[in-house]
Amino acid sequence: MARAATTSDAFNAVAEPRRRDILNYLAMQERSVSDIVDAMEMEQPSVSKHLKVLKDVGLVEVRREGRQMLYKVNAMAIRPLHEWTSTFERLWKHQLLRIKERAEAKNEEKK
Amino acid sequence: MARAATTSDAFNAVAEPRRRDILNYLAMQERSVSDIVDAMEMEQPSVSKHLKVLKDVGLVEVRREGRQMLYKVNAMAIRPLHEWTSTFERLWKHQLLRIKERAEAKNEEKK
DNA sequence: AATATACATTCCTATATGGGAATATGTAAA
DNA sequence: TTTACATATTCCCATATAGGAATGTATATT
Repeated sequence: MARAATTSDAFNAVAEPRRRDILNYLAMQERSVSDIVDAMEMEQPSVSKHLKVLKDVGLVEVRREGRQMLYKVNAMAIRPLHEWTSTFERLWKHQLLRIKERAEAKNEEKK
Repeated sequence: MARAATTSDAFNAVAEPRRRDILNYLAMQERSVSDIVDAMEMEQPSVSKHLKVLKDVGLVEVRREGRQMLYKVNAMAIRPLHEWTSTFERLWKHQLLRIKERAEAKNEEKK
């Protein structure tokens, strides 16, 4: 079997750094494709293809305005990623605490 | 160009659902490969290969104990994902607020 | 030393890219 | 109705899987 499709879920879709760049850019406000092309410095077909992937997994929404297509983020679709990573938050906080404790113990030694 | 390697970063590594399953399992405690094989109901070579990807991006750490290799999560490596998703938190909270407001307005109508 | 156990690695293959180039589609302007 | 503009789609190809099968390697047991 090959790798799962980029359109299979949000996890696969955001694995591509350019798509995260696009989402970051759209986080500020709704934008046209050509705005994105200019900002990202990518070829227009590439941008359109990335936008298609993002749309397929529900990470962006589109509406037409004249000749332009205006894209915006659908933040709700990012929530599952946030929630999955949150389940590990307790672990890394604990890890950070231990690092801090060690640093303090080392400091105590010096005295 | 093809898709970026699964070992290029944590985003690509966790795109694969089986690897997230493994991380979820390891979140509870350090485990041997055969423990993982049993729990995940996957073939041992598959598990070993997924573990290699996770290790390459720093998502897990290993130590040997006799014949066994004990793997554990390195939660710190998940933080970048958490932080990236957090930048959209404001947006979905705003979205949820609007949904709530609409529901209340609709309720008001009924009266 | 021989054998068993626990993992890792290699080889194979179907599949899904992402980018570049070219082209198609849809809408507005002249 | 041409023409221009904005975006989407198609074709091509090098590349990287993920899983299955087979094999290699390290450590412990007998």
